[in-house]
Amino acid sequence: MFLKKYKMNFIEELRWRGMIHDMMPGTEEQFAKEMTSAYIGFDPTGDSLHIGSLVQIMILIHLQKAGHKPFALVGGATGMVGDPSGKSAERNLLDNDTLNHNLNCIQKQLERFLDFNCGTNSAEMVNNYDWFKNMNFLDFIRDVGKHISINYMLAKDSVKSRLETGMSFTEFSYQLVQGYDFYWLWKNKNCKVQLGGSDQWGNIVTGTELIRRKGGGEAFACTTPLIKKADGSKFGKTEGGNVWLDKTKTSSYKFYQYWINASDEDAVNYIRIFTLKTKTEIEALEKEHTAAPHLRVLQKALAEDITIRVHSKEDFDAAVSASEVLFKKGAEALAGLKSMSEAIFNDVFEGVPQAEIALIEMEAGIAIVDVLVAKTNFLSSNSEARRALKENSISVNKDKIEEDSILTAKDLINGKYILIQKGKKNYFLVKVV
RNA sequence: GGGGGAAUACUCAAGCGGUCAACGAGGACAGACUGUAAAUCUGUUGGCUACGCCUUCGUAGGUUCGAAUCCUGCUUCCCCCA
Repeated sequence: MFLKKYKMNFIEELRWRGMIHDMMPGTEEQFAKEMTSAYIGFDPTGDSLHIGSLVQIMILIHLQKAGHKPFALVGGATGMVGDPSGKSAERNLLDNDTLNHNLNCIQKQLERFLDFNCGTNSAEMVNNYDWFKNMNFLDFIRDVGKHISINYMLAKDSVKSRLETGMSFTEFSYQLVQGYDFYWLWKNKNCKVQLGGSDQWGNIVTGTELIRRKGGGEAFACTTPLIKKADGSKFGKTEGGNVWLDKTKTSSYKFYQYWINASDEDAVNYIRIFTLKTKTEIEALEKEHTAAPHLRVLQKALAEDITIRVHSKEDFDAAVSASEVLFKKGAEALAGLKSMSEAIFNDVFEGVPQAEIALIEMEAGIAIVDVLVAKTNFLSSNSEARRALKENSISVNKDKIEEDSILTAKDLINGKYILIQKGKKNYFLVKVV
């Protein structure tokens, strides 16, 4: 019956996209049987989600599109404890102000991706602090702890791997706290499935176990694989750290650039995971890409789709025009820069680091090394600047420059700017005031 | 409580009295080639007022003409015995 109403099978959908790592027996049948509520928890360790969490967001979107009901849980309580999964050392506890700030920020980001007002399968946002704030310790160890044995808890990888180096009771009990979340949602919200990253498997299973023993019910789990890049490096990291969803932390330009720079091999996987394009659409794109790889159709489609969905159409357009100007060669790029109106220019360079230099100083002339270091802090030491200049990696206004060059007012674009770059991708804008 | 060992740059890891700003590997950055890809090749990877100078080898002292290398105290970590 349910299948007839919604033509898309949730698990099938995730499967061809390569988004399933592990699944409990019966999970697929559960989704096929009826409209099912499922949840994913988000950790408030920072004040923004990053593109790693985007995978989980996509899962919830697919879930809702398939006609099921998504719960996005923010961990106001679990955030106070600290998940030991994948961590080799004890974590520092967040203070309450930071935690609340993070919770608010993350909640706002999540709201953007799901439909909270579409009838029976509207998304819901929950905070586990709500059911933990009045729970007292004795109740917890009597009503929850009694159902799960220490032996069972010790067998979890997240615990086992820490037995040598040590782990506080706080982190040890994390799986019970998260397990109780699942139990609570199962009991009060009829939530039968928990989804999440593969590192969450142990925690999730503690939940289903608790539901079985304490509630005599059945619950299910499905996890996504950890995303890896073809070259083995970490997904979602750049020189400057994490790629965040918040555009004040990662500018739209940089966000767009992250995706456009994906290798062919990675792009094939990413487009399945991070966009909602259909199988047919994706296969067509891949065909096109194979026929003319230098056009990078896949990367472009990927970057466009994600940037628009996470930021906005305007942000995407700005990022594209900035990229077009910045990645054109020599004279052409310079002409492009010169012909730009000030408004567009500012827009293009919004996400590019900048510094100001007084016009009088510029007119007097400044040695390139000083421009790179003392005046702008673009590079961190004179040695580094000299080295870079020797390596022929510094360009001023798209032209390679000599180590002993002196910049003057003549080098200003439209009398106002100088564009410096190190290598192909690192830009810096000097403004004259 | 007793005994033994270890701490070196972003990470791993040489060095055990001068030739050490410190071998090598990985990573990172850059150059060439390309497609703002991958692979490959090459260079760089403490600072400075720069063919010279200064500060670095857990920390504080000491021995010596001279120490990352030897000695002593301290800190941290590991192993063995109780």
